[in-house]
Amino acid sequence: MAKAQYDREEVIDKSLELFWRNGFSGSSMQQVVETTGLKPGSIYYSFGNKEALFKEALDHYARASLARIRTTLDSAPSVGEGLCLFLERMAGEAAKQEFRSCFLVKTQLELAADGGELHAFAAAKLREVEALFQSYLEREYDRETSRNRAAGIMLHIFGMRVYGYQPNSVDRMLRVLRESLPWLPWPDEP
Amino acid sequence: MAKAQYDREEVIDKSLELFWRNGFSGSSMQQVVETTGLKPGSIYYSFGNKEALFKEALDHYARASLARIRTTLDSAPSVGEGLCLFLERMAGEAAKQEFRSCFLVKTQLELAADGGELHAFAAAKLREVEALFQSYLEREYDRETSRNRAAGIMLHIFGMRVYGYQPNSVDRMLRVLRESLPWLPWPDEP
DNA sequence: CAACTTTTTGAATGTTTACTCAAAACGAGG
DNA sequence: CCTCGTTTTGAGTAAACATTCAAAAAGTTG
Repeated sequence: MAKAQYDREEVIDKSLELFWRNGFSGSSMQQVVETTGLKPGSIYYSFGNKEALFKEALDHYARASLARIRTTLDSAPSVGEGLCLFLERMAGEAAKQEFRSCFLVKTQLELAADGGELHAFAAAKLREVEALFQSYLEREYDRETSRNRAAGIMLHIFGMRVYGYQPNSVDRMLRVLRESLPWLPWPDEP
Repeated sequence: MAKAQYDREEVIDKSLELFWRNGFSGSSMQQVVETTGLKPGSIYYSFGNKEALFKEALDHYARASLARIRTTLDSAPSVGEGLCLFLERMAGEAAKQEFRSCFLVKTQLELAADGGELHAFAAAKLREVEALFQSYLEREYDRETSRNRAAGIMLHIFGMRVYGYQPNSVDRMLRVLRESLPWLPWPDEP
């Protein structure tokens, strides 16, 4: 077989699903073998080791997240309205049963102690997300204001990613968003 | 030996340190044996198993957290000023090198997938913390306002617990706090 | 279709995992 | 000081862990 028989993207997707759910230490390569259907040898042949596969999953996730932010903000009538939509949607998702927080945030917290490469990678990706928010905000505000407000958005995203596990959290989160980010053009309440 | 030879509190403290740093899956009972100095048999004799020991560590941590909140808010001239002090102190800690986030938050995120007893326990403790904030706020605001503002505080705590890993985050976090929680009596900036 | 390189296979590697248990050591009560 | 329930010991267990490898299989190329 001179060409791979499986779809590399699909394997990463399935691994991402597993790692996202159970974390790095909580996932075993045996589980990767089971969920991807590949044999151990194949996985190690094409990905190297557990850490490298995890990193590819992280990268995949980060790319998708950045793309989603861009899509939402680009298709909104204004940056502010796009951000409102994005945050409201996130609050709704965070309360769902199968909600799994953010893969980058989970990795950041899980691997903070060893300070290894994966932790640094996740931190860098989170910084990319923040920079993306800042660049959109700079269309409407000066650099310093944009920087601070991007930080505020990140902090609220982190907060919602954790707070979402509490029951009946959606309404409360939406209220907090309106009160804590008053500079955003929130739609009138029904 | 009719009475235990070691200090139970001390063993839990050392286990807490380990679990806090590395998480549940990331910590091994071998490491517990090494850091506590107890033999495997002794640990299992007095704590049952890994999960039970972890739960005791969680409980220990939660108790200390609640006590710290009470101490800070009771000794402040007003609830609002106490909260400002508490949040500012947390922002400062979150940026320190050896910062390890919040043990309850880490556990909440790590064990969300299996939805087991430990996850429920951590969630319940976080709810206790929120209820404590709410009860203090009710001294100055009505019940509904207090409930929402307590949620806002929790969300900001969660956010800071994650955002703290970014470099140079203290100043930015302090600014976000002032802008996002404008109802608190922040001291004038120098 | 043969020669060659890439990919797959799956059993086997040695290590680490959580946890157990029978026997020994011990302190306290009579 | 002897007896009895409690605690400690640490070697030992079986399962799970990440990873490897020589051999087989399969696509590509001339």
